[in-house]
Amino acid sequence: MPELPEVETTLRGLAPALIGKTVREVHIRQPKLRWPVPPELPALLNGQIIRRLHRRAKYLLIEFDRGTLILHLGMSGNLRIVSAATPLKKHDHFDLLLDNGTTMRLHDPRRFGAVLWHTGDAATHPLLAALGPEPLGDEFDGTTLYRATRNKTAAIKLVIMDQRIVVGVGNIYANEALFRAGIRPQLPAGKLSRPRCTALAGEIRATLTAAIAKGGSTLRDYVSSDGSPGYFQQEYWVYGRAGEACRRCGESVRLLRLGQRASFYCPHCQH
DNA sequence: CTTTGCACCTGTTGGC
DNA sequence: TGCCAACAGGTGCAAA
Repeated sequence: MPELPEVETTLRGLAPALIGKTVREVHIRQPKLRWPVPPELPALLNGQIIRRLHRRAKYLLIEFDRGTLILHLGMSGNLRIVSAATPLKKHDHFDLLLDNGTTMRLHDPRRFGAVLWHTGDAATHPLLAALGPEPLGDEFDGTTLYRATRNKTAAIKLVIMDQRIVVGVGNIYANEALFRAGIRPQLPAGKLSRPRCTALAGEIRATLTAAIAKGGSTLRDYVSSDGSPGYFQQEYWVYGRAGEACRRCGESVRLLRLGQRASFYCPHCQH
């Protein structure tokens, strides 16, 4: 479920509920996530104060004095703040109990998510060290994208989803940004002109920013005992609309498969 | 080194 | 209604 905007929304929802709180208990109900949840987490975290929260790509980083808890929501995960009395649901794998009686609860049916620990600077963790620039940061722009795509024959959609080129662009927003930039997903990356790279980098940024803004508007419901934590349904230009009329020109939206992922485009609006 | 496809899971959907 | 295959928004890693 979570693409970068959902992770960012989760971060913003969690931060005020977590920062400054002391961990009272840690419950690992299902240690078999993408990687084993470190069994020493309770000993490491009990009594520790949550200092700061960060996001790097789609990783959520919860910083303590002695290290960083690294969380990933995978394909189906979510994190919610619930009261201590909230009954457990199936796939509630991990709880962080706080000193004010609330709990941060990880729910992840498919278990592609992760709960890891790293001592010291989180940026040095093997999973984070090789990541490319943040799409919303200053280091990603048309020039970056232009340089990164030279001599690449791979489809542009695969390239913008490559975490070494730019992080956090998942399947939905890759499709949407390419539509908005007027670029077909299967176009060999190396064939993109510099102006088209500039346009695409801008649309990646704009698409993600707009989705975060949408998510932010539902944040007031974030800390609740039931219901979905502010996941937002928005209208897509092409994603999931194979065979339907293009919202811009009416042409039938096409579906193709790139790197085993469904890819959508309008043959009239994208070239 | 780069590029490709698999693997990890459960839940939902659509065709027969 | 039941059954089964296909697919799902992520992404690291082994294999080529």
